[in-house]
Amino acid sequence: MAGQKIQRQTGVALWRQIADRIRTSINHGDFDETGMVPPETMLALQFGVNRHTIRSALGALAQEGIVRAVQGRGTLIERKERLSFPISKRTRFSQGIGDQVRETRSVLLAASEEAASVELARQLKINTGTRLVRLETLGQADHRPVSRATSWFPADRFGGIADVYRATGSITKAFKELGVPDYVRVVTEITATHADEGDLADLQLSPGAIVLITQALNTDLDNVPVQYSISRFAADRVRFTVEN
Amino acid sequence: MAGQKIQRQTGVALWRQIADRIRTSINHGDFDETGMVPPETMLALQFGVNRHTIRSALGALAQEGIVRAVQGRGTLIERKERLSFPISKRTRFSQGIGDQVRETRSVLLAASEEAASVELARQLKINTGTRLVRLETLGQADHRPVSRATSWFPADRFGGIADVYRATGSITKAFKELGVPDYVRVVTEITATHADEGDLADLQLSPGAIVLITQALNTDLDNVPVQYSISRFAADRVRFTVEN
DNA sequence: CGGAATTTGTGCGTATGTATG
DNA sequence: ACATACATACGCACAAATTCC
Repeated sequence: MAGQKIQRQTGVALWRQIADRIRTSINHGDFDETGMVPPETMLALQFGVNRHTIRSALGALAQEGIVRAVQGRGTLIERKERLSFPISKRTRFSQGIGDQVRETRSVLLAASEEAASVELARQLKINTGTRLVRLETLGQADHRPVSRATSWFPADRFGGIADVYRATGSITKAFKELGVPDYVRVVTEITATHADEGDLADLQLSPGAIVLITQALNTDLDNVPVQYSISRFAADRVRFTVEN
Repeated sequence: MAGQKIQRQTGVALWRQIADRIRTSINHGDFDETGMVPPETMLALQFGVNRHTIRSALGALAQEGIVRAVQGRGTLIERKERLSFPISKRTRFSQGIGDQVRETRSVLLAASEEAASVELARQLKINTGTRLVRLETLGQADHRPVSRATSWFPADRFGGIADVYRATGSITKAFKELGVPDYVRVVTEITATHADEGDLADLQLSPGAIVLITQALNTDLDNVPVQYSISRFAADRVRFTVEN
């Protein structure tokens, strides 16, 4: 984190730029030897700002639960982690990261039914206006939110999927109960953007945080689309891995 | 773009948050029918801010060359793009996006030689301390910077790759000249973070902007690692596509 | 062509947020 | 905690350019 310059008058406050950089450094393991952030005076010198500004930045990180300031000792690092998500034909939420955490859970936030928009119809290869079941879910690892997803399923085949999902907490198991023993990921699109209001709430992020977005299509073994989903991951908690 | 809420007092100025959202909407094609951004008064109403604030946001986008305001008429959209990068066994910079832009170019920023670190040795399956050639490159599409990459090659096989790359402007062609007719992408890791100082300069971004990072290993057809690279993409200009 | 409506451009005063010392 | 300087955001008013009837 040597000599990084901070930009003034760009619409992003100095304390936030600095908070973001310190968060990145922590995730990168730059302070692993001591388990602490450098003293405020040293950070102020490094970034070329007043100590007040550093305190604002550390205050924001403390609010996120990433660091904890202790008078007389310093600012301790509370948490750093980045889950690795494999993206492949067999992409599932819990399976790929099962060995990295103690517990994975998926919670149903909302369920509704709607008519397929032009875009959804194109993705799921159905007619516009076809009835779809829409599920809003939250993925957690060790009780910390990792991703929020919106998924659409053709209502004629999967009308009752909300109830089954609520009971099992798993898309894979819900599909099995509804006569789809297996399914495969056909294509995944990955983009990144700033967290929106819903991300801040559901994923417990702070404004300016980054979300990685995947848009994915799953089909059954007969190549018939069964699920289209848009997932939003807290970018500083995950990494995607593509095996070719 | 209906009813998106803007966050106050978060260290990110309202005009910057709004500029980012409008840029996203433009890239998403929300204003394609008219080719124009909605009037300032309407945007002010939608975002719940003063018209001056909207003007600051549009001013920033005008500075980026994305929109152009014309008195009496409105604010015209000058450019919108999000290049789609396929990630597969045959991932190359120019090939996948060739049909989306008029011109792709790759520029050599710097070249040097260094000893393999523990991490690089692990990735390239060589001994720590083995000599490596390191290339810093900048990928451009239609004269706009899209990605910056650092690549490492075993120096014993590819000692002269810097000169060949400078001449051809292509890794693929450089490999061919150096006796590697073909190579494949083994694994790609994808993360996202805030732009650092180098990103701001090379990719012409503003602070708070997002970069998508890929870490990738390429091998020759005998499964011998030939290149390890870390690339940083301007997140609002690209999209990754994984085909399974 | 006239004139109203629409839309961007500009100025000023004020309140609050950010950053320094 | 206090004083200072500048950036951000608001509200109001009016000017200038374009469009449309």
